[in-house]
Amino acid sequence: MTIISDQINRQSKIPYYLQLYEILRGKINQGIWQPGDILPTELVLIQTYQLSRNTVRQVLEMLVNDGVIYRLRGKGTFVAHPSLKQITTRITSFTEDMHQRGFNPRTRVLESILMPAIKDIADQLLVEAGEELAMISRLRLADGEPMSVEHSYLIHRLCPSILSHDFALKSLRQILERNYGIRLVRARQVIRALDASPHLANLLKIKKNSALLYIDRVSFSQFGNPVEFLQIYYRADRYSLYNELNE
Amino acid sequence: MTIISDQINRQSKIPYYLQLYEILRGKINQGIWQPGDILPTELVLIQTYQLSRNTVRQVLEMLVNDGVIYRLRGKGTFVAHPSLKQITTRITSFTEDMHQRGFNPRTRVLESILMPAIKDIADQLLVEAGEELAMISRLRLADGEPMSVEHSYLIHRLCPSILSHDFALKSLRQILERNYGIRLVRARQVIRALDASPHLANLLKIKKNSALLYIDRVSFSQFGNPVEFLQIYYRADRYSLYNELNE
DNA sequence: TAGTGGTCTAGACCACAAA
DNA sequence: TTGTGGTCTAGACCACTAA
Repeated sequence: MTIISDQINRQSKIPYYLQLYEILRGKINQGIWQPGDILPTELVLIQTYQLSRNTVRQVLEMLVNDGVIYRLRGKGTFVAHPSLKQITTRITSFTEDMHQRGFNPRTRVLESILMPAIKDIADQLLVEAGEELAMISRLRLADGEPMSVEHSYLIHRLCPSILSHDFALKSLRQILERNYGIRLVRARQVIRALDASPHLANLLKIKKNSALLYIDRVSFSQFGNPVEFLQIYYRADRYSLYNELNE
Repeated sequence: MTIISDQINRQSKIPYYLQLYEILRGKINQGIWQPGDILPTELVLIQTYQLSRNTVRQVLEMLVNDGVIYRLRGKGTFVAHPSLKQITTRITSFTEDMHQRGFNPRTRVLESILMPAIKDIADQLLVEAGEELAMISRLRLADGEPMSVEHSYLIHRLCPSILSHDFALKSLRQILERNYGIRLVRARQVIRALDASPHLANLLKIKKNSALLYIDRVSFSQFGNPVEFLQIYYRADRYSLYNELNE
């Protein structure tokens, strides 16, 4: 648990607005302020933290841009509800994703083995071909029906003996964070369409050669290094991505 | 061609900062300021448009958030180069998209007709079923090979006699902006995988039933109302989407 | 009418880059 | 040293909401 002082440190070299941002953001992240809750008014924030209105407004503006609060003239400032818009730009677990989509998620582990990295995957993870990888293959179910097949490739050196965990119960992200101190904070992904191989079609209970939505993703830790290469094969009839565009 | 005055209208009800935003954004969109070009300094903008520093800074801050400019302390403010990261969150024309991907784009118009809206499309465009739509079907080529098929449905009432234009030469967005004063500033899209119908497979020169990446998109004008419903069928072997995720 | 957020101004001091 | 953008303040007036 990160402890953040609840006042502005006037000695610090960190600008006031960043300090206030961390304070307010912390209260929202930690759930002290829940979605729908009303925030203190500008005037109260000004008095509480002894800052000018412009500085307070600068911070609130940042939080609006983050999408974590919204403001209504004459009414007040409120904690936003996590929105659909974030779906394709935030790293979400399968479980969270399915809950947002109104499905009941379940996982069956198909395989979990150690293997040497083939060149393609080694390149994505910035390691030498042949480096030892932990590979976990999972069938993902939504409301009992197959939704996707996932292949995870982890650099085993960074998370030794990770295969001893039960991936049907705990999410890979949780295990990495709690047992190895690795947080996946950034990722790059590519989205394609693919024809299902007979093997995948069989697992997903669809006709072979029918279309799949395919995503491959490289995830990076808080230290900036690649940790996981993930391939996801989604049933095209059950899964789609939504996003919003701007000028 | 939309004419934007190059000064602030003090009589207008539109806030000064939005007027200045439109002015600066216009110069960048129209290519008057090119990527890498240096913008006028804050002081010059203050004098040119007779605004306070805070107001000018508010606008520059918006443009930074849009990713269209970047600022370096002590050096100046510059027009940003379009980045890969923006690909899936910015509305781009086919032409621009292909240039970014290193292809030479071409377009063949397959069909352009007036038709009544069927219910599905009417719902997306927030009009009554039966409302007259202009439908334009185009085959998109990249380096001479088929890349995608696009079906555009426009609310004809908003852009009467639009079908008299040549869509192989000018982009739909340009025509809407220059001839009807409609700018597409926001869009919602859904990304799926689909099996190619025999007709689409034939147009795209692929085997029937092979996978397509499919996008449907509703675009909104600067007034907030839906204008276009677009369906794009991409060849899966030639097209993929890239994006970045955060915690 | 009182309280909220939205827009706008004038001015100050600071940190960084380049000459 | 000059000019750039970064941070911060104090105060003004306006528009919208709710009582």
